[in-house]
Amino acid sequence: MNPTTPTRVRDLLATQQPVTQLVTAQGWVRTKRDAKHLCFFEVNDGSCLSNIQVVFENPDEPIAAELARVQTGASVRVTGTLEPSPAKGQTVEIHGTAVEVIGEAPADSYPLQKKRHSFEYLREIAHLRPRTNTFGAVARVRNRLSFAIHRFFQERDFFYVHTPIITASDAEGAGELFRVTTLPADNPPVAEDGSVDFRRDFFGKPAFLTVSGQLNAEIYACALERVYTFGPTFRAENSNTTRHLAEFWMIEPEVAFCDIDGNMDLAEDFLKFVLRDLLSGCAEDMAFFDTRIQSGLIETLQKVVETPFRRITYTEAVDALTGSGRTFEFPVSWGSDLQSEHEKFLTEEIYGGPVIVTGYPKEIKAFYMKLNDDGKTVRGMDVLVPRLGEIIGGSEREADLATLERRIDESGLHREDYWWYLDLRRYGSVPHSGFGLGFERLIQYATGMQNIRDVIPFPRAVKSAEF
RNA sequence: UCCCCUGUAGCUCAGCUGGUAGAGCGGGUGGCUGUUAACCACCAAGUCGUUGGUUCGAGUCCAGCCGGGGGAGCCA
Repeated sequence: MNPTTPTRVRDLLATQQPVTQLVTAQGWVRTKRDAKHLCFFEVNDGSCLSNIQVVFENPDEPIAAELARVQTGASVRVTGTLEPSPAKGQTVEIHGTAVEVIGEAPADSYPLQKKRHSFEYLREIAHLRPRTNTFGAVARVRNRLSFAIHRFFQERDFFYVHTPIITASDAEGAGELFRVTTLPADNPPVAEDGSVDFRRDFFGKPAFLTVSGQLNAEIYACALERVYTFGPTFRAENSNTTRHLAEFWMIEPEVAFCDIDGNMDLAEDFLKFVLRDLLSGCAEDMAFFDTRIQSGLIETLQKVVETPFRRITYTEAVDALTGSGRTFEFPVSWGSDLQSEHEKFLTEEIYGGPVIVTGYPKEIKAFYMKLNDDGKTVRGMDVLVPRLGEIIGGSEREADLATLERRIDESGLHREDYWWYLDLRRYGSVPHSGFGLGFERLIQYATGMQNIRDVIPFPRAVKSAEF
């Protein structure tokens, strides 16, 4: 290691048999402990959870003066010899010969102290929270999962498709939309009937931020066979929960020549692949979540990776719930949607792990889901997990033109809004399936983090868009 | 949008049935030749979210507003 080129902390700590050599590290000071002739401080550079400990022994005057400026939060560059540590807590440490404070962090005003802070407080200082153990770990896990997702699909010959962020089709019914406009909010042009004249807006018609890339992904699936999207998604719902955001990231694979069973296989393989990759690739961070955030997390995920997911129909789910003897706040009956308490009971009490539910009544699911032969249920599927409930929602898509047209009518939608979507069934239609996975919910599940606002760097939610 | 909880030093909180504030941690100073949630001693620090009301007197009771958290619905 070249002393003039800083080495990342992760690599310093990974040094198995440290020879006495000169190294340079740089990062932010996490903690400092002083004695009369000794000074210990720990530096973290985000490359891993652990810090590198630095020791200065009997520093002479210019160094002692600089060490006085080394405080929690300061950025520093330190050079010294990398040596085995005589004390417990670390295998190697830097015996400092030079230290430079690059940027001070005055202790009387720096918001991060060397103690535990509540997540609520850290949310208010989102510009500094990645410098904490938890949020550093979340950031690394998020990165690892992102990469694993791409690797999973790329290794299976899926093509990454970029679906639009701005959409003019407001008609999908997947929730409230954010409007995109260049019209002046205080004095928009008005049409003859008194309504806002969107013909004079940027796109010549109303436009919104996307709530799903699915319909666009279907277009490319019906040409490239296997595609996926991975991008931001927006919902203007006034929902204030620990698992909803106004801006979140969604993964949406779409596969031609694939039925609902293939879809379930894909979803299960997908979750197992990325979780397995995470457990091996972020072992240190995952151990942290296991001990500090959710006890037993690793064991739970290990079991998920090794055990086949339970697959049941909606009808079987209803029977299991009604036959459980448990009384629910919302009564269970065939035809009504499963409530949170029902999903939790299924995953946590009855099956003790992920469950895939299929065959929902058509009335409670979207128009594009393929109608079963019974005429009553559709080939939708939800992957439910303990604690969070629905983590994946998907379906085999209706591939029959006449049936799809009828379902659009029944749903109170307009065929003309879906002319291009219907064309996919008009020309070379194929059975195809796909699903949507909320990325932040996956991170919640994988880390045990309770609040979705703590697994995205800059959360966007109702009345909340700071940073 | 609905329901519940909450807002007191930098942070986390205590403050009972109303009598103008306290702890731990953090910070400062001093001590300690190996610390690692460091330790020991001392010190500083709060117009008790905000507006109004009840009262001789309000952190404590009441109302509105603002902020934070949890649950439900919607969903990913």
